[in-house]
Amino acid sequence: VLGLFTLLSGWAFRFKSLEDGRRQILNYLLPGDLVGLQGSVIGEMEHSVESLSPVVLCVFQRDTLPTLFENHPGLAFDVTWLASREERMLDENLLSVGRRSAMERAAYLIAFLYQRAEQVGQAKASKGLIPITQQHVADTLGLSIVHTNKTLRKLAERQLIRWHDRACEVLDPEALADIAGWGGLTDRKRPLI
Amino acid sequence: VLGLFTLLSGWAFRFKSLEDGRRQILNYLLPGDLVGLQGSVIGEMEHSVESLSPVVLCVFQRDTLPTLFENHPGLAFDVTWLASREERMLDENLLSVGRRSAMERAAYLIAFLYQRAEQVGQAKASKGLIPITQQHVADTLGLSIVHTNKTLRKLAERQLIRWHDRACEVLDPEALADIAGWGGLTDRKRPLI
DNA sequence: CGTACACTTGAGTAGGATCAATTGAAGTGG
DNA sequence: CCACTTCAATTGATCCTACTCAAGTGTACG
Repeated sequence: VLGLFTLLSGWAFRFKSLEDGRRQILNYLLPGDLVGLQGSVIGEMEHSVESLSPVVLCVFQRDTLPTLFENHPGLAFDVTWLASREERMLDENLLSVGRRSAMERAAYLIAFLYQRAEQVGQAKASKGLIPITQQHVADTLGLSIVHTNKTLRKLAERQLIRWHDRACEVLDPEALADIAGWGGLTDRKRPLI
Repeated sequence: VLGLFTLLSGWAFRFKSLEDGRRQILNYLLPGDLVGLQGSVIGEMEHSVESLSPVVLCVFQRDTLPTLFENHPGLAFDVTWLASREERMLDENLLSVGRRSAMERAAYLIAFLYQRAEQVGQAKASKGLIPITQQHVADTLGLSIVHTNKTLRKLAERQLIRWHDRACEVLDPEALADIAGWGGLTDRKRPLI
């Protein structure tokens, strides 16, 4: 059981695997996101976390959480706010994997990550590049690598993205969100922990 | 923006839909579960809720939440605990939809709902029946109704379930969990709100 | 009775999986 | 500096899981 962190800079993701190795990426973590809340609240972590780029963390004390709720109700509320926001992102992701076509899913994922990176100002830091491999995309969308590659290729042919080594350059985020039939992120304000 | 509830009895579910009507069920709500946390924390509900059976709710006051965090840190912690547990269930669901086969998914869903019903003692109340239609199963698993029906039929032929009108009788929960390669629910203790 | 809705079942199709092989960039060790 | 491995991306061919279309059964209800 690891502790509770805040991600200060860099990219990471949460995932779960089946016995035979099939992997599902659950969500991505960007600066400002909380990591390991489950572990701290439930006492057991049922997923794994991996980073996509060099990462800086802010580590909370092990037993901080109950204390935090006692002494800093405002902060405790913010923690819950962040957890709630993460759940909404999971919701949208589940909708995507369950009901969108391969093309829609890919477009949604990239548009989504682009908007998130933009929100946290990471866009400049990474020059508009999303630091993931096609294997990550496949494991996020619930598709095979081969089909993922063919789908991304089509997006590239339409000049919506350009694929680099281990990174995706987003050329037309609006068109992508459009393909996915996705309204975009809503929240502007958020607590800074 | 609806308020915050606790489900006292009955079954319900959360879902999201795409413009053209494609629907994805996100998770199921059983007695003891919190409904509408997103709405209360974020101020905006991005999903819908529907009930599967007559339901009894315990309604919280509209602006209770910040107050709750101020004055009842223990309860606030429990709310966060419940939210965190819901997220773990979403995680497993996403793994299912993304990476399990139709048969595995169906087996997982039924074994999961059975265990949850058992945990809250709902099992007796509904006589071991899960009150859902095959359409619900399809929308949970991200499959078509036709294929869902054929898959459930196979489970029935194997004597693992029996399908009734708008309800599923679970005959062999262990075998189902086994097919899905699922370890089962872990938590025994939980806060009662 | 007629309509509506849940569940079934068969036939044909298609989106995505699997298999197999190639290219290219990036290390790594001799 | 150059063979050698490794891993990401790519592409073609074939297969199969799950989708769509289309009917039909059974039960509940007005």
